[in-house]
Amino acid sequence: MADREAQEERGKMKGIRELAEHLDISIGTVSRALNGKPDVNEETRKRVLEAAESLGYVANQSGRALRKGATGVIGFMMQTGTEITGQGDTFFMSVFDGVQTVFARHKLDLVALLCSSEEDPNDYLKRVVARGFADGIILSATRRHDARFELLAKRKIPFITLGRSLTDVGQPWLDLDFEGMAEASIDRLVARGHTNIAITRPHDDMNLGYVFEDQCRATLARHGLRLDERHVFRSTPNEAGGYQIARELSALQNRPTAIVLINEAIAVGLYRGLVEAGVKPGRDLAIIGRQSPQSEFLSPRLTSFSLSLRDLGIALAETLLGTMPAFAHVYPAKPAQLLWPMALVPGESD
Amino acid sequence: MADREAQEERGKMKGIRELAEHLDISIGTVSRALNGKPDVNEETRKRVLEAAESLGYVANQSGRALRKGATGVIGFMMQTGTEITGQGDTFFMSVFDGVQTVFARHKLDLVALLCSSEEDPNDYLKRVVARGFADGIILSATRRHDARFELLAKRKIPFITLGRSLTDVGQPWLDLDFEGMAEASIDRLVARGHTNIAITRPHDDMNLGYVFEDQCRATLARHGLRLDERHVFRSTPNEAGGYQIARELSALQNRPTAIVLINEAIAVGLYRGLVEAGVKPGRDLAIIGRQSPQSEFLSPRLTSFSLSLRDLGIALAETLLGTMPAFAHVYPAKPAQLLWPMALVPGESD
DNA sequence: TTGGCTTCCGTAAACGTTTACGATACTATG
DNA sequence: CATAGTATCGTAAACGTTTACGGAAGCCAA
Repeated sequence: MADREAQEERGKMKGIRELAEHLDISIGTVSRALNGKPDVNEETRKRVLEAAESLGYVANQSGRALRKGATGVIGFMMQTGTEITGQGDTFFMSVFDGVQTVFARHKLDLVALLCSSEEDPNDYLKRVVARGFADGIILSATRRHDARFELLAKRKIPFITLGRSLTDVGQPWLDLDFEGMAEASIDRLVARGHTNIAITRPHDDMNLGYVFEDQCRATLARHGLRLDERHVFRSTPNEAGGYQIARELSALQNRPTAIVLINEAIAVGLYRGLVEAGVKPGRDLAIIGRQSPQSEFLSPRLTSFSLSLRDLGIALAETLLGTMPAFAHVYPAKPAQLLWPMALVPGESD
Repeated sequence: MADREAQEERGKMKGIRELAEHLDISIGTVSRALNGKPDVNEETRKRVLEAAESLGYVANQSGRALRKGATGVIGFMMQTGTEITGQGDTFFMSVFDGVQTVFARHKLDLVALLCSSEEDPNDYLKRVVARGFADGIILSATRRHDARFELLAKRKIPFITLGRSLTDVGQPWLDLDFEGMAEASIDRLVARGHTNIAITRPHDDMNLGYVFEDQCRATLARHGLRLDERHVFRSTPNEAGGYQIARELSALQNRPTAIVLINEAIAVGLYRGLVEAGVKPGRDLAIIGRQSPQSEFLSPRLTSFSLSLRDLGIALAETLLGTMPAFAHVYPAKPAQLLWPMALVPGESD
C-alpha cells in the first residue's frame, strides 16, 4: 500500500502499460477489464479496477479516441464576448443541466465550445469539428442564414440546433415556439383593447426575430390590425437594449399602448427607461415579455412566457442521440423538429 | 478542380495519408509543410496548403495530441445547474473573451468543462484531467476547502484559479479584491454616519464569503464598531436570495441602516423585497453592491464596485501561460497571485 | 575531381489505446 | 479417452499524427 502511494506520488503511472506490468497481466486484458468486456475473469477484473483506482490511472483520452474513432464528447457551441440571451448563466446552465442528465447515462461529456468573437463562427466550427474534437454538436443562437448547418451536414457530423434557420438541411432542431408566443401575446393584448401594439426583435440576424415579427404581423392582420414599421424596435438583447427602446418609444408622438418583448433581459432596461420618461409600465404601456430570473422582481411584475429550460435540455440531448447510430437504439425516432411550447404567466404589466 | 470538389463531396479525405498521395508527396513532408517546419521547399508548402484548403483537410485532434503529448486545449471548469454569480452569461462570457484574445496568439482553444450538478466536482476533474483532455485548467467558484487544487497540483497539471482557497498549493491565482471592497464600503458607510451595518455572503462554502466577512469585521472594528451576527445574511447568489434577505431584514426590530452586497444579482431581488416591505432603498437602507448589467437600471441607481472582466480574463490567461513551460518565454514571471482591484461607482443607493 | 555544406524529402518509429484473432487450459459430453 | 465447447488471456495490428534520422541531390570551394 505504501509503495503504491509512493508510486503515485512519483507520477510513474504513465499509461496502461505500466498498470499492466504492475499487475503482471497483459495490457490487452487490462483494457478489457477496464472497459467491462465480458471475456475477463471477474477476480482479475476486480484486481485491475482496484489497482487503477489506487494508482490513479485513467485512460488517456487521445489514445482512446484515436483507436475508437469517437471522443465521447459532445460540444455545445457558443460565442463569447457577445450576449446571446442577456439572461445570464441561468439560461444556458439550466439547459446544460438537462442535457447532462441524459448524457451521463451514456458516459458522454458535454463541453462548451467557445468561439471567440474575433473568429468567424464558420471557421471555428470547421477547425474544431473537422479535427474530430467532438462526436456531436449542439448549435444555438441560430441565424437567418446559418452556414454552420451546411458545414456540419456536409461533414456528416451528428448535430442538432437550438433554433431554426433558412439553411435547414433536414437536421433535427428544437426551437422555442415564438409563433405561439406571438399569437398568444397579440390575442391577449387585442382582447384587452389594444390596437396600437409594438414589438421588439434582435438588432442582428438572429432567426427568431424574423419568425416572431412575421407571426405578430399575421396575428395582427387576423384582427384587422397592422404593425407600424416604426413600432418594430431592434435592439441588443440585453438591458441596455431595453433602455434604448424606452427612450425611442417614449419620444414617439404616436406612442403604442402595448409592446411584446422577444428577449428576456430587455424588460429591465425598458422599465427603467420608461419610468425616467414618465411612462408607467403596465398603466401607460402594457408589456409582455419572457420570463427570466429578474423578470419576477420587476415592479409591476412582468407578464411573461416561461418554459422549463432543463426539460428543453433533456429533449435536446435525447433527440440528438436519437440521430447518432451508437445511441439510436435507446432513443426511438421522435419528431426531430419540434417547437417547444411556452406558458403565459400573468403578471401585472399588461 | 471539379474532381477535387467531388473528392471532398465523397468524403474520401480521411487523413494526412490521402492528402499525401493525392499530392504524390510523402506523408512526412506534408506534415512538416502544414506545421510550418523550416525544412520544406516553399513551393511544396504552397501546394500542400492549397490542397489541404481545397480538400478541407484538418489534422485529426486525437492523433496529433497523442503524438505531441499536448492537446492545445485549455479548460475552464464550471458547474452547470447551479448559479455561480447569478449575474449572467455576461460575466463568464466577458472573462472568456479576454482569455481568448491571449490564447488566440498561441493557437490555443478554450473550452468550458461543464461539470454536472449531479457529479462530484473532484471526481469530474479527476476524470477529465487525468484523461489528458486539456493542457491546462482554469478553476473558478473556489470553495473554502477546495480539493481540486491538490488534485491538480499532484498531477502536475498547469492551472490557475479565479479565486482563492485555504487549500492553496502555491498555484497562481487571481481573485477579486474583496478585502478592498469590504474596506472601502465600510469606510464609506461609516463616513456617512452609519453604525449599524449589515452584509451578505453566499449560503454555501464559497471562499469569498469568508474573506469578505472577515474584512468587513476588521474594518468595522477599526471604527470601533462590530458586526451583529444577525446582520450577516446568507443567501443564494441570485435574485431570489436578495428577495429573501429583504424579507428577513425588514422583519428585524433592530434594523440595520446599511448593507453591503457581495454578489451581483442579489440587488435586484433585494430592491423588490424592500419596496414590498415599505423600506425604500437608498433612503431607509443604504446599499452598496457589485456592478452587473442590471445594476445600473435599478432605481435608485446602485452604488457598486465594477471591474473590467475582459482585462481580468487577459491577466488570467497570461498568468496561466506564464507557468506553462511551452509558453513561459513569452510571459515573463509576473506576480502569480494577484488581487484584482475593483472601482467604486457611486450611485444613488447609499 | 573531391569533399563538405545545404536543402529538401522519404522512412519508420513512436504516442496510448482498443480489439480481432488465436492460443491455452479447463470442463462437459459422448 | 477423445472431442467439442467454454472461459480466460496474450499477441499484435491498427487508429492518424509528428519527428528523429538518414539519404539524395545540388552547390561551392579547394
